[in-house]
Amino acid sequence: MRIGELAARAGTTTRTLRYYESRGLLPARRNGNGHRTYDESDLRLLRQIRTLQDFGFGLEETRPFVECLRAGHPEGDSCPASLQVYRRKLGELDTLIAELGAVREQVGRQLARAEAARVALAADAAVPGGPVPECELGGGPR
Amino acid sequence: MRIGELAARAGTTTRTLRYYESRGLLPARRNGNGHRTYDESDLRLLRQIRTLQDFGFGLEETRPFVECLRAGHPEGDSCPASLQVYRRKLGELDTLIAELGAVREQVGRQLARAEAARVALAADAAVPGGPVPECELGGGPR
DNA sequence: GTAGAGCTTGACGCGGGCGTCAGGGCAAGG
DNA sequence: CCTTGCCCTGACGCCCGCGTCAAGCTCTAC
Repeated sequence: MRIGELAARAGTTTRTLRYYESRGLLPARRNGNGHRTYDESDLRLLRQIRTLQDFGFGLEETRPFVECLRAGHPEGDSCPASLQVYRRKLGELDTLIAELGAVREQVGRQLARAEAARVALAADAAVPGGPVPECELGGGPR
Repeated sequence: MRIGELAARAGTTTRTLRYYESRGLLPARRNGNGHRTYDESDLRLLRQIRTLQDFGFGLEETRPFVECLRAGHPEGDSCPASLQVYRRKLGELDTLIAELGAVREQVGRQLARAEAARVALAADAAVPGGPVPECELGGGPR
């Protein structure tokens, strides 16, 4: 099959396939015209790459999986190098999720604090003297 | 104070300050030499920007906070526009964390499955006939 | 005078994964 | 013959927050 068909069947683009080839991930045979030719096994490799990409793996991180499949193994993760990538990724994910959780908490606290301050200001304005000049920057107090 | 001192006091670089100025975020006065001149209030703005950057806010997202401070408010998040940014960011963080958690779970399952398969293969190899040829790709089974 | 530190603007590089345009080829169908 | 559709290579663009180099100016100290 030619590049357009493979791209369509994998839900990607010809540009992407040429890019993968340029990175040495998915080399292609050529027919007489110089056109790239692919077969079903290439589709499998490509699907493996795409799945991992969807998981947020970098292209280089998919390489062990691809090479594992190309070596004849039934799954891309049948090889130790692939498992290593899994483990590394798990660690990165855990770290990242923890960091994002901490940031989320911080931002949540800031928001709560700032909202409380605004309420306090409003109460001040309602009680003692004149209303405090409100911030005019975008949005308004709703 | 001049750009180098401000950068040092904020723990950043002169390049970064010039970049912020080019984005209109932190404009600077000039003295006779054409050198940029800053004061303490600029340091406050800069610290606000840096704090938000460390939280993963984009530069544009820090703008409401900076303008809020410049408008004379005591905190960068004293204005509704800033609160909106907080809320939006919280939503983005929640979404992202949830997505990453889902990916983490997927990857974890894949890893468990692949490891189980390898163990099964090893057991097969130990029992019936000859050992199955091991995958030679990097790392080894540890 | 001269060396050095610090300042100026301008412009390119980077990382990742492509999108998109430019310019051209080849085969089939009307 | 000409169009249509698919293919080819090469190269620039994008996003973002700067790093880094180039070439030149100013001010201070010795």
